[in-house]
Amino acid sequence: MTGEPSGGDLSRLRQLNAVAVIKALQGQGALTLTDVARRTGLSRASAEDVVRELLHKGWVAEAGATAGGVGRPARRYRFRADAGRVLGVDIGGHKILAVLADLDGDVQHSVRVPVTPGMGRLERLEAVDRAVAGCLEAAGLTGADVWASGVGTTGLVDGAGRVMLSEALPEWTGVDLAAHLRRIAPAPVLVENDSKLAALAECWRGVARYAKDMVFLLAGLRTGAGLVIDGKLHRGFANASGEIGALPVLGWIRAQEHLSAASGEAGDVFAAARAGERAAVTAVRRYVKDLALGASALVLALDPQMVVVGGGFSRSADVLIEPLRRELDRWCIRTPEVRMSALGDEAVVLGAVRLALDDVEERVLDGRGPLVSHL
Amino acid sequence: MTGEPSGGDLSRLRQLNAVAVIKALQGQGALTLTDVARRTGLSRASAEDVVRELLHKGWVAEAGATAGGVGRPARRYRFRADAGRVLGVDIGGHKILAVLADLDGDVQHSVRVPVTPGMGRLERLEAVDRAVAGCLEAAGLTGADVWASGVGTTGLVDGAGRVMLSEALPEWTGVDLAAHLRRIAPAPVLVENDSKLAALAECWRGVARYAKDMVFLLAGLRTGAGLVIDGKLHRGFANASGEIGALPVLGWIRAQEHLSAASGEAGDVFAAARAGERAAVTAVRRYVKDLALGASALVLALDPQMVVVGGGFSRSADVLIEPLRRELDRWCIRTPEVRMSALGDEAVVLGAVRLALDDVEERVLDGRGPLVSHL
DNA sequence: GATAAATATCATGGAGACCATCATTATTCG
DNA sequence: CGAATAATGATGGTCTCCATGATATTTATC
Repeated sequence: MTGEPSGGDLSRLRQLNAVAVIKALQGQGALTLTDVARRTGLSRASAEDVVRELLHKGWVAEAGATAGGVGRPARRYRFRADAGRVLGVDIGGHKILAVLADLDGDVQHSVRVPVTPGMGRLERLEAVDRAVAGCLEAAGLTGADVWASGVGTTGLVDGAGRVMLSEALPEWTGVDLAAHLRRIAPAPVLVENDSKLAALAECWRGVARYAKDMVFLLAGLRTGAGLVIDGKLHRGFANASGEIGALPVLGWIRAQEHLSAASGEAGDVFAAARAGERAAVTAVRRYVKDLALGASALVLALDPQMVVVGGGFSRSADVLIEPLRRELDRWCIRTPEVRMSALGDEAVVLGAVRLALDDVEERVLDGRGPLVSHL
Repeated sequence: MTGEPSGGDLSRLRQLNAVAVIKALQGQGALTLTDVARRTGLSRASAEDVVRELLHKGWVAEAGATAGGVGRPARRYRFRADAGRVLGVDIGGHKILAVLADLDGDVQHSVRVPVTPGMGRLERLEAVDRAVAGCLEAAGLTGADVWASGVGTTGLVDGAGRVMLSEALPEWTGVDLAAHLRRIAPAPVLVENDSKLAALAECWRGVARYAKDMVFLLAGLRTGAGLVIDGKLHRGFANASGEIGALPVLGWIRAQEHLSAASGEAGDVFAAARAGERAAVTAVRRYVKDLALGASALVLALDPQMVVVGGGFSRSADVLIEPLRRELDRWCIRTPEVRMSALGDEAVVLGAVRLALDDVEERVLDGRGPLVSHL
């Protein structure tokens, strides 16, 4: 039932405690040894021991001592987020966004390359190369300095990092993104669907930070969903979770049609609706009804704590959120909190970073991984 | 993101290894120390140490030595499944089923008390009492010997073990089942929705034994669902997952109506259909169409490895399964394996047992719990 | 039946990791 | 400058695991 708890060696215990110390330091700025001990539950002596080892291995650095208080000032230690770098890439219809982030997940450099939905495979891949190369160059690094890469793209992705099916982008089905990225940066490459990554990002740094179960709705020219269940991204058996749009009665297929029918330019039906224009108001109402139908199916299935709406249309929160909430209320047994994405345009790429960081952390925990740094 | 890995004490390491040894022994009959060492990854010396401790605490007993082979015959040890007992109860419309199981989850005694859907609260609870008392009596035990109880019932259940909403049973909303059961057996009581428990049971001892993501369909006079995600029962934020039936377009509300419309007695439309009777065949076809619609929503949302069909109608697998598979194929991107439940009538109560065992194991792992047995 | 081979158990010692405790050191406060 | 405060550093102890070798018990073979 539950995976093997394994147990094991003494050294495993040390590993566990080392990870606990790192997690305690991460994001907390700098801590004294006493702080570390309290947060990890270790004794002060052991905390010191672990920190010394991490210091030696390059995971931790000394920060300025405490000042002000009475008594001997304590040394402080911080996680060396700059010990390694991960790459995040969002490959969309209109833009390629590549970022280089440190081990805290803070973005150091980012390059955006505009593309068009009609672009072919080679052209698009070439744009990816440029974006990534731009990041590396700005940081004065090479591909070899990257510890892991995360990539987000539209369409279904298989476990090995190939695009299995993409309707939105031409010539995109069958691209082996993992292999392509590995040519630039030889570290492990994780490829994932963009809605799923946006969901991950919202749970990490967005409005769903404290939700364990969350449904992310991608509302834009495409409609999609990403699920976080029990704090983890839910992929499904063949990485095809959240594809509720395939069921016609749930409305996602026809949802956008209401909008494009209302105005030639799909662009600003929302603005028109906001201004009170009759046809636009109707179109938006119908769109929301259809969006809510599929969303209700997800909510009823999973009973999440929160629904987060992202994607291009999330800029029009004022005319979307309240009606959506009302529609959900109509169908759901318990309507979850409904929130607008806080990450906007960068949700996918942040999710890609998180994916890469997860991979790094897993390897650290295993004891393998690129620890034993260049010291 | 990931829950605290905590790390911790030396004694925690021993706990971990003790649990590993117990898991190795459980279900495996009897093992020699060398076997235990190999399975847990511990050294033989340590394995011996752990086993000695478990022996002393009453978790493990010596079994007959090996015979036949060359060399000194090894002692063999087995998990003492009889060291404790858990209770499982299924409270349904037509029957109350109570079982007493050992720590391996093997049922020792079971008592079935017929009830009617129309029965009031007190009468039903009284039937529960009789079923449970019957089990305990047959085993020559008292409520104090029970380490944990699991209870399954229709309707929504809150975290504290109260029924929050039940449409099928009269006067059932608001019953505090946990409190009621605790009066009989003072150990912890876990209460859960019956579809969810059936799902759990199928993943444990049913046809979904090796599936990590699974959707269970309860097909009977009521229609319901239970989800197992990543090997764990998915409850949702307010324990209301799987309630896809609330969405009218997904057909579960009207599904059974087709059947009851076809024959006065809802009972054997399936038999009639099997015999080729025109009206019945149509009714079943419509029923399956509606069932499949809601099921497709779940499958598309989660992309599970397997769909398991249980509930009263699962006896009519021959006229259900194939059409259901075809309908799913029509809507789903990737149609999962579709299987009929192997546990039938006892799925819910087995799930209840599993729930109780999970609780026991958790407490064992924590080191609290009723270990240090009566030795 | 005695001996060899095989295998399990038991005993000893060592290493790693954690903890408690106390002496030492560096500050601030009065 | 001394007292109070709080961190650091050092010592010794305990727990757990592991490797290794001595001892025990059985089967196979001569």
